[in-house]
Amino acid sequence: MKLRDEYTCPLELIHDMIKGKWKPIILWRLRLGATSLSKLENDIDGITQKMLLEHLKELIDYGFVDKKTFSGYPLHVEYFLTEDMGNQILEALRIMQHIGIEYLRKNGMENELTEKHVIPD
Amino acid sequence: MKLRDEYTCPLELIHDMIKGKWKPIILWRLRLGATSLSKLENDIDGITQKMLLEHLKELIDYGFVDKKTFSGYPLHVEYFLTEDMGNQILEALRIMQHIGIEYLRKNGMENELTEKHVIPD
DNA sequence: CTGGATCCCGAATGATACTG
DNA sequence: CAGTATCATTCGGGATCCAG
Repeated sequence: MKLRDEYTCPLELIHDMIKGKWKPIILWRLRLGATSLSKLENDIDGITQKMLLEHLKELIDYGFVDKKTFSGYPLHVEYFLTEDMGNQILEALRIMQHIGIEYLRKNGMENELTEKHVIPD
Repeated sequence: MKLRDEYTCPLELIHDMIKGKWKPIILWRLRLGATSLSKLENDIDGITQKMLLEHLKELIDYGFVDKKTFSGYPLHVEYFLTEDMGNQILEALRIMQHIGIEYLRKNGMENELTEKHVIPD
């Protein structure tokens, strides 16, 4: 998931930073608070540890996510959204979530909606 | 750019609908008003007519964009954002644009910013 | 030993060039 | 413009390595 050398506008840059099969859902899950790699792996259906690590690494590089390593036993690492970029991008994702829910409603797919889709205030 | 059969949450669905190298910038350009294929091709740096058509077709299928054909001479077609989904997704893109501009500022790349990047009120 | 992180490689998908 | 070929990128499996 390399960034381009040149972008026509900043919007494209950010879009590239959060694109990929798993990035949006990782960020979305992270809105609920800091958590460990293994918890993320459990919460995000279908993802493998490897994909998770790859995408987390990029999100960290770009500044949306940060991690804290607790030394001791057992080894523990926590991933969380950054104050600035992390929380800002959440706003954009919230809008997308909203559009998505409306879209499913209009197309008679409300049944696809479960509790885990609901936007918390 | 196929959609998946299943999504964990609506957000992912929408993200998939606007992913692709050219879709964000097409929507972004369309915020300025309805326009023709050739004008879009001119305004969007580096895009080919083929890519433009392919991506516009998808955006129309999903409901972000619509087109109106004016019969008569010369034949004229206009593409524009839909009232509902088109304008809603713009809000998300505006946030990304905002984050992108800040990002470039912080990293001393203000020079990358030209007038065409500015967000109109 | 456990949880976290990286590497290699084939398969699938996207972007672009080329052609009629 | 549509169809196809080609090239680049991403996805995902599995082995492997590192650190407490």
